[in-house]
Amino acid sequence: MNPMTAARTPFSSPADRPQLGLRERKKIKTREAIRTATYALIKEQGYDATTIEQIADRAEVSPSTVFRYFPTKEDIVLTDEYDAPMLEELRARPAGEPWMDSVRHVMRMATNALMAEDPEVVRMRAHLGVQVPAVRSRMFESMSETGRLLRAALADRTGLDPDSLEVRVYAMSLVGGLMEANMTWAENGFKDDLGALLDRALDVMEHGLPTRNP
Amino acid sequence: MNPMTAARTPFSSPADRPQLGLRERKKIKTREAIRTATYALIKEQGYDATTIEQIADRAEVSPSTVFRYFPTKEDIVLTDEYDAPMLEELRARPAGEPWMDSVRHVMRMATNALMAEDPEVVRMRAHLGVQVPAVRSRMFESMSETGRLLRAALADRTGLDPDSLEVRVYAMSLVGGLMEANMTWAENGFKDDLGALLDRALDVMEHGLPTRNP
DNA sequence: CTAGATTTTGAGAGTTACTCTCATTTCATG
DNA sequence: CATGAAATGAGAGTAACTCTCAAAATCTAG
Repeated sequence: MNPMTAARTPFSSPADRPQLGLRERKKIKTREAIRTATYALIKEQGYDATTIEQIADRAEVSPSTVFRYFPTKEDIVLTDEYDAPMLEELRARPAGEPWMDSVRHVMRMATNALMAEDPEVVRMRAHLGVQVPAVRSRMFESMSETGRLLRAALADRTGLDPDSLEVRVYAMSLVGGLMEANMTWAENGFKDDLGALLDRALDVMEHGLPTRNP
Repeated sequence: MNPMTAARTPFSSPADRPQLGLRERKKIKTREAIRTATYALIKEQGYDATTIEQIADRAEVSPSTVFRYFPTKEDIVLTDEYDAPMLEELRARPAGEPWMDSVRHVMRMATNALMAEDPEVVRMRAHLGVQVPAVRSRMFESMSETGRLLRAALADRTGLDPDSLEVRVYAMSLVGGLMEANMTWAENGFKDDLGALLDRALDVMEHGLPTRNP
């Protein structure tokens, strides 16, 4: 019914998992049910008006179970398991390729995959990030985690220390910029192409502001 | 139980405050009392173990009053109103000065002022930002606000649209990088000079990573 | 200085996200 | 089918907020 399923692994993995036990399958179902219920309720009533109890009711589980699956309410909405595959993809890029080009390529792949899979959820998340402080906070938090992962990949490429200030700052300002592009997209009513925005964002971080003199 | 007498003659204070009414002065005192109590309790017990009730008790106000002065527990700790003066300072820089130099100058001034005034609080905040997710979230949030303010100043200088993607991304990646420098400082036990770290952070954002090829 | 208007405070009840514990149910396995 | 392990549900508990209303403190006129 509601095509809002977001629990799958982002970058198309083999669909047929051989005999997952009944238990495992049920867990996946429950997880999806909770998330689907949450999206639906938020769409109907907004984020704040939606309580865990309502979510539990609609997903036909107990509130306890909701908390067992998701540590916080925001996590039900966000839970980005995109980081790992993206990093993998990044590492798989040819070693000679300029760093920014690699990032660009991976970002493009990721957004294409996400938008193809479930554009509505992508939009809803960005929208909630703009409107709900708690969700935005959670996004910042995971942005910071992404930055941490990025450092390792970045250090591999450059030979620099992943914990050095330079690498840390670079990684963080990169993800920060990308997140801002995402927020801009949402704030402007999703009228632009997300991929193009991210591209422009990367341009800024690579070359500075358009009219700026070096 | 009011040991304060003399609602009159506020002229006796050293820096001559143009007569703030008793009401206003009390409010400032209350605000400070709450914050002082909070810092002390956190130092003694840690952030999570410190409840609003304890804070209220020690500050000798009611819990209601605490919430009246600070919307959230994290705000008691953070309350950064450095943004406005910093922006003012930034705007006051000569128009011809390269943008990055202006930022550098203002950052240096701000950190010097803060560290001179109360280094322990500066350190404690950074430390809490590293350790307590809720505080870190709040820091990200205010970082994002700073970014928003920065956009205006930036747009003034460059003639670009403050709401354009480019300006937004640039401002955000700038504050993101600076925040990461701050976190690095805290994570490394404050052993480095904060001003120097911020300087290096700005170098990265200006010139890219040290060994990177353009 | 006093009286009345205004602002600030405290007390208390209510909501909600989240935690912990324990008994019960559901699945896995020999 | 029996036994152990895992998942669930029920319920009590905590703490950060929110709202309301009456009491207290401060301000302002007269």
